[in-house]
Amino acid sequence: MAEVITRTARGSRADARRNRELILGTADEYFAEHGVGGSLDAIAKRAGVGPGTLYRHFPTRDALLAALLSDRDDELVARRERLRVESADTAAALDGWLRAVVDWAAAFEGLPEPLRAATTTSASPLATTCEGFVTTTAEFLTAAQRDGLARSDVRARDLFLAALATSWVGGAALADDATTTALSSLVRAGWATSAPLASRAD
Amino acid sequence: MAEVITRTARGSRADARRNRELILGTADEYFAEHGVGGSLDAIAKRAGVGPGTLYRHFPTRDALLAALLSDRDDELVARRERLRVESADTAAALDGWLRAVVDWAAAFEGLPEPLRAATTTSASPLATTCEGFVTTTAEFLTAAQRDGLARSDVRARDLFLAALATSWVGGAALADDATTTALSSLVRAGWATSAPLASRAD
Amino acid sequence: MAEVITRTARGSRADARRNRELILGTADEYFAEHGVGGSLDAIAKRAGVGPGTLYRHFPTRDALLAALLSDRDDELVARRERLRVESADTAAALDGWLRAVVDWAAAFEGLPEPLRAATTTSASPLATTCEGFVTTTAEFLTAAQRDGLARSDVRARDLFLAALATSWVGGAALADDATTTALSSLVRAGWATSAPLASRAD
Amino acid sequence: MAEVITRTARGSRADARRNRELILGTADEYFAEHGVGGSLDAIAKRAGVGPGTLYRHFPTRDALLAALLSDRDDELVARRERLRVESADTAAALDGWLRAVVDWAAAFEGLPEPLRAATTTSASPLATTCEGFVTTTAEFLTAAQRDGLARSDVRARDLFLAALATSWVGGAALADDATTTALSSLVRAGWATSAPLASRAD
DNA sequence: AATGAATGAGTGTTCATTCAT
DNA sequence: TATGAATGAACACTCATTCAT
Repeated sequence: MAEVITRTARGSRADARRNRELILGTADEYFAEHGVGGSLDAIAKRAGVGPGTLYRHFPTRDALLAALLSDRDDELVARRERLRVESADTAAALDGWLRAVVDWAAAFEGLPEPLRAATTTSASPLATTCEGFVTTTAEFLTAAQRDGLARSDVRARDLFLAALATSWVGGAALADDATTTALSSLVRAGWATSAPLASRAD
Repeated sequence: MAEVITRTARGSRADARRNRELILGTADEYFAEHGVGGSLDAIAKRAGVGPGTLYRHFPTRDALLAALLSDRDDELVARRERLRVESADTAAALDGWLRAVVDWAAAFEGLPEPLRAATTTSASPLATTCEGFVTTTAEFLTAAQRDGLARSDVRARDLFLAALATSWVGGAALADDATTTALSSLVRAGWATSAPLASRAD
Repeated sequence: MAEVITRTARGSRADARRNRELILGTADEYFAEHGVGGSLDAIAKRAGVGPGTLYRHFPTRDALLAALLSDRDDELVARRERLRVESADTAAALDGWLRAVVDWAAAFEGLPEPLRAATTTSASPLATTCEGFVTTTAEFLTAAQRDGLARSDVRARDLFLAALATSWVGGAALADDATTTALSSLVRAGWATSAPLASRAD
Repeated sequence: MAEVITRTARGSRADARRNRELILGTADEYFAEHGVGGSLDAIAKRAGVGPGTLYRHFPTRDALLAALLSDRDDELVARRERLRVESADTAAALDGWLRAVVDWAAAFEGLPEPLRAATTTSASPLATTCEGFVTTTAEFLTAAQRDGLARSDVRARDLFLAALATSWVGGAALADDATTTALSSLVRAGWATSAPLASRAD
């Protein structure tokens, strides 16, 4: 009989995990279609679960968002590693990383907004996510600064926010790629020293 | 008799104008408290007019916002003129102008968002407002470029959007002035050439 | 000076009449597009007059409707006369008249409703209009009854209402002409005696 | 254990069903007072539920109406059965049925209108209701036609619409029973053949 | 006589969140 | 642990009607 209970418990847990994944998958789809402001009820309905279930797994919209983004972390970690080994220099690496952040924050329409809020006020599940990004940015930035390729008075947090802001400017219609690119370049020109140009001339 | 007619005409309009000003004042207050997403009905109620009256004057949230901002235009025009005559050089003028835009867009929480949308899609009363700003930015930028103080591949529209984005990063709590300042400096470093430093040395 | 005043007065009256016609023409157009439930404000706006002006001329939607219909009376009177002289017999005349009423009530979407209300409750400017129609119907009916072509227990008012109801069934989409025709025939079979069939056999 | 589950299931549903019945009862009352155009919000308020609850159960005014009418279906089915066995002949049965439809459609002021719309355009929960009625009408009509008591060129759909129209003529004030009766008789005379008169003479 | 600004109750609908089952 | 019914405040927007000018 204990076995039965255990089996049931295990079953329940599997069910819960299955539901979690189900919700996550549906939310990914739904947010991609309707932006991060989409109705949570609608997500629950599409996933075939009750709103209460969604709420139990993700008590907050931000919590759901954070879980969603953490699933995409793998890609970003891979990209980070690639940048580390493949970049021509540490400036190129930092630049590549910031552009990756811009793309990442453009995953869903309206995503930059909660990310900014989390970075600023830090009372959200997304704060942890953002912190990780700032840390990585700091690593790239420090390396570039050590090589004299980045100005020393630039802070990692500001660069992260600049990337977020660049993504925000793109807005819903990412059609205007030119603007996004232009801003990314502007930001790069903002943190880079003139030194590398000289060294490139060599 | 002409006077009578005038008086009558003025009278009729005075009533409407009084209401218009009343609504505008209330909206200013309300948006300052609740951000640009605040309830229009609530504004009407607080102003002591029916929702229809508000709607008659400002058929759209954006229309109300545009009217609100146009009231502030005067300050900005004044600032522009001051920058033209008082700035050390055209680079300082452009920098000052962009910082003015950043402040201006921070008037209400959430204001950067509709401004960005208007800049991008141009089907809103705010679009005109934004266009005016882009034009002024272009004037400052062109002057700086002529003096070799700004990179030639930078566009006015992107600088305006960068200012908007800087304001957006500040978010509701403008408490974090440091971040805003840092981003403004980053943007300046982004468009400025190194030349001026050299020329300054002259 | 008296002359001036008179001229002014005359001018005013001409203005008023012109406005009346203007409103009437616009309302005809607008009701044709949006049905009789269309916005009176919209009509005033399209006519280029204030809502107060419309209201002064036509204090009620029904008053406007009645004026509109009275303009169409001429057509109907003409049709009535034609029916009187051209019909094969008094039964054909009555039938023709009722079908004319059906068409007339289909002038605007939703028109049958206020007509029915006016016929029933008689406290509307449309009541007079309807009474005229009932009277004409009575004339045709009496003639047909005298010739033994219409059942004697049928009342003119009921025939008028039946015509209205037939028009109502057609509703907005008069596409379903078949239904309207079928109902008209049903009604005819309802009031006609079998006698005419016999006489036709001759 | 099955009992427990059942009880739970029933319990959960009982709550919803109780509300459903509550809303239905209130709507019945309210529509009887104010006609089918009455405010849905007001119904929710009077029922003591939130507007969302009403909306959950009945997403459309027509859906609510359909549910309301389906509750009355039972009476009508009973009446149909009685007509089948008790009528003197198939003509009397058809006549009785059509009068029953007239009464049924007079349940609320303004009800004939959505019914007609549903019959014509068929994109509403009421369409199903109407279809059922047309089908029953067809059964009675076919029987009468087989007995030579109804004209063969009459269609069931038109008879149903004629009944609706008769009900519509009655309008809000069912006071004018005479008119309703007169129209019902007119319609009957419209579809009935003269044959029965002959057979009656036997 | 005309204007048009003002009114304000009223509409259907949405949705994050709670909680009884 | 899951369900999904219930909540109810909130939203933008309309329009017949009045009335000061």
